[in-house]
Amino acid sequence: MNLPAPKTPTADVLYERIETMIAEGQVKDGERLDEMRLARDFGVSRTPLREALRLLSGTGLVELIPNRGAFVRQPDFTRLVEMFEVMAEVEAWCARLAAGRITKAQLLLLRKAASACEAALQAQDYKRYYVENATFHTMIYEASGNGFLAEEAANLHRRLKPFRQAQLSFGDRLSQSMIEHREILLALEAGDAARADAVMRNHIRVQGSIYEEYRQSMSGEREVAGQQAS
Amino acid sequence: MNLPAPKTPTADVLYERIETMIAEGQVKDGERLDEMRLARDFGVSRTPLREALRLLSGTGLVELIPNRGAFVRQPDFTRLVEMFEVMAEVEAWCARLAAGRITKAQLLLLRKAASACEAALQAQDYKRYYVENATFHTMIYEASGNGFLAEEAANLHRRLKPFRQAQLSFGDRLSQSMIEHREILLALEAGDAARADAVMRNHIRVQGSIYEEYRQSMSGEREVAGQQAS
DNA sequence: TTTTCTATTTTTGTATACGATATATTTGTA
DNA sequence: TACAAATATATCGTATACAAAAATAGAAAA
Repeated sequence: MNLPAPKTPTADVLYERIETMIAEGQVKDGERLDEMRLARDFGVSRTPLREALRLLSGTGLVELIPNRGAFVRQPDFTRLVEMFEVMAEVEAWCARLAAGRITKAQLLLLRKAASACEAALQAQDYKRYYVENATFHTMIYEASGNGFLAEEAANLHRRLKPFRQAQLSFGDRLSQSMIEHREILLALEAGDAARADAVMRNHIRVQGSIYEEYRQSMSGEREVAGQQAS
Repeated sequence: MNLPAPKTPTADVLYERIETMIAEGQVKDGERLDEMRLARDFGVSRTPLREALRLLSGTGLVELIPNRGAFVRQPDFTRLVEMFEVMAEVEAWCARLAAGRITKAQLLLLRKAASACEAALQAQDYKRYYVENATFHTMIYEASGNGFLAEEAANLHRRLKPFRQAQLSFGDRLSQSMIEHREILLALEAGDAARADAVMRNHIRVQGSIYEEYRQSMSGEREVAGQQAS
């Protein structure tokens, strides 16, 4: 391949590492992220670390208080459900739009992506599955015909990644996921906007509830406050 | 007031200034933003400037290419329409949810905000109008009962700000806007989700088309390519 | 004249250093 | 003993400095 040297910027690497730390609960909610300490641990200087923290503040995972520092904003159950609810609505909208606008060529590629997902699943290659699944969804975002929406949807998808990964190895959710992919594909081929919307909405929503199950299953170690939503 | 020293971080100030530069077309699409040159012009060092550029890359206004620099991503007409279309959908969803969940107390505050908008308009204080209008909309986001959605909506609102401001002094769009605010308020009071959705959707959509008019009116100086969306 | 390789220059990425601000501790007084 | 003020310490924000990568220009060869 023509990958002489990917050269991922340090700040981006740090972004993902800290994101994972927060998602996995290695740092508690409200905890202050010590710049110097983290810089030492990661073996980098404060400069790229600060850039990563600023990036994280953009996605709401940390709060940056001027002259005070960076504080972890660990999403509680309520917030996680809210996040997946938004993702479900956005994906459903994309699917609805795509049903009326998707091209033959895009449909062909989408079918390929769906097959690739199934292949990865049969090979039990979860890492590859995740990539292929992302491709499948991204294609639907793009088929919506609204480039800005597609970007935002992809962004949201990326931000939810750490919270979605936790459920990958959970039950046979994945085989069910495959069936849903096929259903979405059929709805888009038929140009059935309402059906595409409904199936996609359910497809995403379930991810949220599964996550909740998962979290509850691994002992209620860290009790989460659960601020009122309404 | 208790503003001893707001102490806004330099990076955030730079973010807004560059955002404005892009919105006002002071920098052309695809143009490279020279770090050292900008740092000199703004009278700051490269460090906070780089943080601002990273922030801008998060909102899609600039593209950061590793070891190459920051390049302006000037939204074309198509993209602007797409952005307002997404905003309309999001706001409409908020309104729809709010219709079923808004509390008496929130309704009271919303009425106040609407009145404050009208007062600012009558005083021809457009700056104040903008603030009050933002308050009105933010309250509806929060009334949706989904905190994450509210944050995302507020974020989007903020990102669209530079492109919305251009139309402030345009025609008597504002008095029409007031009427729509009242209609939204009525729909929420009545708990009429469908109506709240429809009115809000139109309320935002119009902003997008007005913008387009505005841009077209000020001579087609900078011809915009208009990449195909679908 | 065109092409390719190399050397120079420019610019990005990262580290370090210094000044400013907030927090913690200590001391003095009521 | 409790509370307030002042000092001390730690951390953040910004500037500067250095190293690595890419763009550019020039020279040599086809």
